[in-house]
Amino acid sequence: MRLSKRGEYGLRAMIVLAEPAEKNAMPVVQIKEIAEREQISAKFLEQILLALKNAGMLHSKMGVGGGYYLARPASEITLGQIFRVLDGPVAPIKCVSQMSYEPCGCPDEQTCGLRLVMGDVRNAIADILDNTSLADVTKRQTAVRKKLGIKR
Amino acid sequence: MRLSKRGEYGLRAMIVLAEPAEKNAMPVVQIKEIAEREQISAKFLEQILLALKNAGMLHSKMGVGGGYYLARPASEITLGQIFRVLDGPVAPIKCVSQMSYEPCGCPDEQTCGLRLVMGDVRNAIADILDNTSLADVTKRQTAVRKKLGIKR
DNA sequence: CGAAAAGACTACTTGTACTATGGACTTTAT
DNA sequence: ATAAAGTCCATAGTACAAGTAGTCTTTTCG
Repeated sequence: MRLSKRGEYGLRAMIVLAEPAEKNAMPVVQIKEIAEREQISAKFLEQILLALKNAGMLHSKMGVGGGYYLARPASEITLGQIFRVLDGPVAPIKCVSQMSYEPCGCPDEQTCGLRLVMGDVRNAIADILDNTSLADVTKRQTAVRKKLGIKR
Repeated sequence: MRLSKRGEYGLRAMIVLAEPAEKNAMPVVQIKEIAEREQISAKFLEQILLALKNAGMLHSKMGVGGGYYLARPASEITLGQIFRVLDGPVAPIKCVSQMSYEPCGCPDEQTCGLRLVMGDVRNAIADILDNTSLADVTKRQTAVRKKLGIKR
């Protein structure tokens, strides 16, 4: 039940990109900067950001002083959306996926015990991911920082 | 966020093995029977059951009339236990795993937004899997069957 | 006893997905 | 014009998943 590196790095990068928006800072951030801050290979990260861009969640600016920025306000981008672009369906098995259902091959889907439980799991995960926006994450981060007395 | 085939088949098989216990039937079931019922390669299933046996969740009987049976009552075996044997930690990223923690490499673990959210996800999943026993699953299955008016 | 049925164990194969890396090209600010 | 940035495409290496094969051991029963 693992999140891929691709998904992990993508989510991390999106969270970083959500921060300047909060501070009313210049929203454009370069790949290189994100890569350094999060310890990610810049080349690999590039592919990931590109995928997110093609999915319409990021915009970019080319040339000197260019970089990436969120296509919509941080409060309107959920972790679930990002996750699905990079890692595919949230559901542990295909037959309980809401967004991209496929039969799983069990003898009787209606009464399959595993399916019933995995349906619960998929709902639990989706509940969290689809109801947490990037803005929620940065808010939570700063709350923790304040509590610990860290400035930054 | 996918369950492996290994995990899927293993959970399916354990659910099958939990059924005769419920009906006070002879508890020993052969690989071949499970494989046919659930449409799984018998050879592959064999490996999986072996792993579960070595983990102490199954016992087996060799020779003619042999097969597998649960090592403990179905009410005392949780899906979480089975899952961990076959697919490893429940947590989406290592740094939020309770059972087998490892640092993930983010700059500051305490204030990492991704980590906070993934911690919630891991807890949601673990809550379900660790609080659902095989007996719970078979109970739920028969409840659905009754509701739908299926005998079997 | 010995043959057949069952599990135990080990090794190998095959495919595919993850995790990158490299290089050529395009756009833009100065 | 040049350098800094993103874009796009190809490919390599690795690891792991999923499945196959074969041999050995134990047990029952005729």
